[in-house]
Amino acid sequence: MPVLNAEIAAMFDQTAELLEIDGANPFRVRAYRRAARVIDALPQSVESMLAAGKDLSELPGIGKDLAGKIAEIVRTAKFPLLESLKRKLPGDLVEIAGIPGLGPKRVKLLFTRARVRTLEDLRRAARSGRLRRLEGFGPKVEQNILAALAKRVGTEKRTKLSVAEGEADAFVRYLQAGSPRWRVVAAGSFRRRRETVGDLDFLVTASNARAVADRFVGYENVAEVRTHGPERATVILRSGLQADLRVVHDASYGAALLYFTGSKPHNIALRGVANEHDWKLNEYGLFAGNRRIAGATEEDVYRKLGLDFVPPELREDRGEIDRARARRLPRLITLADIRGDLHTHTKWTDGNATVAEMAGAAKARGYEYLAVTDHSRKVTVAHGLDPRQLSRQLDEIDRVNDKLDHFVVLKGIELDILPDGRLDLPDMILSRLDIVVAAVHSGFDLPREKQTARVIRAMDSRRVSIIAHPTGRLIGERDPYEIDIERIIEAARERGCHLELNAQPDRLDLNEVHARAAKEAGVKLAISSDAHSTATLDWVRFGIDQARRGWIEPDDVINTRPLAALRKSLKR
DNA sequence: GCCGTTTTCGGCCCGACTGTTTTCAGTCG
Repeated sequence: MPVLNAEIAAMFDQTAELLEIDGANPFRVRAYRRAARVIDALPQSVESMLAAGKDLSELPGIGKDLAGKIAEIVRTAKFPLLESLKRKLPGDLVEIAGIPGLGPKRVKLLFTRARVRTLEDLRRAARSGRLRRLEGFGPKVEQNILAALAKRVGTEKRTKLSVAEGEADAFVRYLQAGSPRWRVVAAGSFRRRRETVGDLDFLVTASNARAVADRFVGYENVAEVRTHGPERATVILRSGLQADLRVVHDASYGAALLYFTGSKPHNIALRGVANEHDWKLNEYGLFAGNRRIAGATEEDVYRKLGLDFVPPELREDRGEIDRARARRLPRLITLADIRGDLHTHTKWTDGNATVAEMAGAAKARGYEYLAVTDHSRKVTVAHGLDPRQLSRQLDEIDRVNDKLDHFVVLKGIELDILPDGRLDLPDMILSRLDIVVAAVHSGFDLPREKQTARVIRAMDSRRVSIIAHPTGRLIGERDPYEIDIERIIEAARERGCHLELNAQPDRLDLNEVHARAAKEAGVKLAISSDAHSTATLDWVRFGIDQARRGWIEPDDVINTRPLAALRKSLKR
């Protein structure tokens, strides 16, 4: 079994946690965390990089030592440092450190002075009232621990962006109603448009900070107030989502927005740039000594630091700072660049609108074309079409097109890829289509090698234009199936096949890292809604968010092209 | 443990809030 990047990243993260509890040099801890992050965001597996003779120490944050350790992990699937740390600090200490209010210092104390190893040990110790006598502990901390254990909080639970959006918009409206003079914005990973968010972060500018904080904790959907200061507060909403507030003055708006949008690694890197100039960057501004030299807008801060403005979606410390310095940031795709949708369903299978209705809605969005791609026969739960039914649908599409000006409905299918890689419909009918979107809908548990070969075999057919949702994941519900996405990208490049970035907020597949890998390999993407109704054509905007996070530019995407050019790129 | 247009040694982001203290450490974002 190959060692996956995510596994190495997890080992390094765990090592960082345990080193921290052990009291190691905090910068050594940070080095492991940074390396974990870098490896996790890599567009290629370290295994194949090593096989290609690449020097891993050229990666940012990875030096000679870590490069050697990674090579050893790939070779042996073992990491001796982590194993010895686990022997020294056994049990659930990493989980315990995840409990709010418990950090490395207190966990170490729990371990050495209260002999706490497992969550159960901790529960017993807290119940017995022993913990409050530990140095730095008290009745309040003890009580918080028991409450957290009872609710099992501390286990990371992330919320899909589409769900968080409803909560965030409502909260912003509520806060804004406090005063028209306040400037209210949702920042954090929500503003960076991550596919999931861990919490919501709100920034408000106001002259009277306390009034904002008081209004914040008074929101009707607040279930619990965690902290409540004059310019900062944290609450838990009834949905379980955590919400954080920061309040600053107008002069600090840009610096505070930067700070509160993150990501944390991006901010740390920015502060490092400030340090190079002997300046200091914090949430109140950029300072030379006591003098604020920027801070009212994000643009001011970036400019002063000698950087181009970095769009929030790129702020992950994945190379954007260097590119901003060199004035070579990508010109990211926007929703306005999209000229049509290449994956949609109608009443013919499991959609709930007619071909004409879908076409009308797409045209109303300003699109030039829409591909109708209903399911093929193998997908029986969706009433997939057989050749005869598909043929009748094509006739209907002709009739709809006859009535449309300056808009074309493309004839397509979401063609099922059978477990052995054959296609679900014969070439005879496929030859009558403008576009074939091929997808896996069953046999998710095939071994990696077979699954990869299956999809590549499907791409061997020149009829196949696009591979839909290439990893099959459903965010938070179903893991991607085992597939070697690197080889899929390579095979797509060789064959002139395209890959989908499915924009359903539950899918977002390809994800941002794979999308960037495809771009770098020269494989074009289709950003498609997979809409089953006219309203969900709107989902394409979540695909745009994900694409932007993957550094995708308009030229990387086939459905930014006018119809004639699109048709050309669909020919293989 | 990483890194370098002053550096291969000596730095490594910065501030608010809480609960514990009696001036501050720990935690968090």
